[in-house]
Amino acid sequence: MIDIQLIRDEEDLVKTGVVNKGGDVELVDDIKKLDKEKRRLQVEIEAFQANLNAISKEISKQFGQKKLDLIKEASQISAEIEKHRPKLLEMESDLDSLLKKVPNLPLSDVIKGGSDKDNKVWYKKGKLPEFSFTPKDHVDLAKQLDLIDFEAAARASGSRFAYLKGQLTILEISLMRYGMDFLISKGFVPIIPPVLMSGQVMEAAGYLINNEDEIYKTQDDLYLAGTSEQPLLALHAGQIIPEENLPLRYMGISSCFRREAGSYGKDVRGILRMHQFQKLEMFVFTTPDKAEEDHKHLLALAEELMEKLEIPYQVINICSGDLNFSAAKKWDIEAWMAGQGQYRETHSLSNCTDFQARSLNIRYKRTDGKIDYLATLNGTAFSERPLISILENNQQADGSILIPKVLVPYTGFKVIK
RNA sequence: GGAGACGUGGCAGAGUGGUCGAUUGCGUCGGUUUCGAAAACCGAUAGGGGCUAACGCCCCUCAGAGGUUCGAAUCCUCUCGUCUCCGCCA
Repeated sequence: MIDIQLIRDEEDLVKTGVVNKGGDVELVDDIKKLDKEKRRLQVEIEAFQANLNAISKEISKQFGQKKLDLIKEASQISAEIEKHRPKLLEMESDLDSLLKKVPNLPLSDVIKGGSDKDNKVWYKKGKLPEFSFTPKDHVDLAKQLDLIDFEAAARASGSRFAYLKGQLTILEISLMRYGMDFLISKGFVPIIPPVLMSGQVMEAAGYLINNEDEIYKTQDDLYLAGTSEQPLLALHAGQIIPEENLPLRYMGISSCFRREAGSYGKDVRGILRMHQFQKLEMFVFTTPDKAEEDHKHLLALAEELMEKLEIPYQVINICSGDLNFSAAKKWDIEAWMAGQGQYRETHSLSNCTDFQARSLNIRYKRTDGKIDYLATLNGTAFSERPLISILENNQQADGSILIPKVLVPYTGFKVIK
């Protein structure tokens, strides 16, 4: 949630940010107006309340007729308050709903743009693999090596599901385990989070405003996590963390669930876009002034993981219009997938500043005693998508697939055949 | 799923209708003492919101939401959570 003080003090700045993110400035005007009215009423009611409190105190000291008179007077004031209170509550609730619709503002160095078409490739790393034959895509490779059963998954669960089988299952677990060990060595605390989340958490994470139909909801009003970013965010909900304990770095490993509504016909082939997948996610709570530094740190870690796997990739600067609701800045990593002959998104790293933390009241106590909201950052360590790159980039003429060297200690085999 | 107990400040733990936003202890911070430290002693120490140029003043919050009352941490209702016992289960 955005800071209402920012709308009061820096209206233009907020409006610019909202526009750049593809939002509606009217929202800001509505908030400003309602906020003013609300405060006027609040002052009025609080004056009554102060009077009532004073009289109530006096009542406890008085006796006889004087007491009865005061009680009568207090009743009248109380009635007066009751008359106005519903209006105030309504205004507060309306104001809150409006505020929740305001997206996080892009940082000043984010490229302005309307959609993903305006995203810019920042730089590329790694040498693209060359083949003496026409490389196959991971679906054909998987079929040939009996690594994925899409047909069975379709019968069991519908489209966009898969059974990973045999050596691919081992490779997938190895990838996660490798990522875990790497991040543990960088000071991240491993977490297996709950993957069913309350609406409050989903909303605070920023997934119920524009992305509601992306998320599975259960009959108990719990939502299936689309990423462990959501439960990790909630890990410190309502807490005040001493500054000396920061930053807090976590990695969540979980299944992730996405409805992929509106993506019909897009990326239907293979395991690129699934309703369910495993993901190892990095999540950082830090002070707002360190957020950009920590964001760079997350990118560096994600890149190092890809470099160790020897997967060529490019880093994308996400433009303002393509930012998530909660993100102030975002970078994607797109990995080379030789069978498809293109880079595809495998990682996404966002700086959410204090936007998510404000909604869940996650704060820190500064060394000078002041209390302020934390910044939150999230980024992919590994999802299942890098498996596609491994399969497609490392395929051999004989149809076998070489395991990246760093994973061999985990898989126990050097080649899938 | 059944039965019972309980949810108070960073923690422990008082408080059952009237200066209680809350006694006390621990912790934390500052000071005295000390060459320095410990101990001792003194003092400070919840969060949120509003008004004001400022000094300050006011309002709200004792799991959450309602209700009773002039007045609620305290009484009533519902919800959520924790613990114990039983049942079930990986």
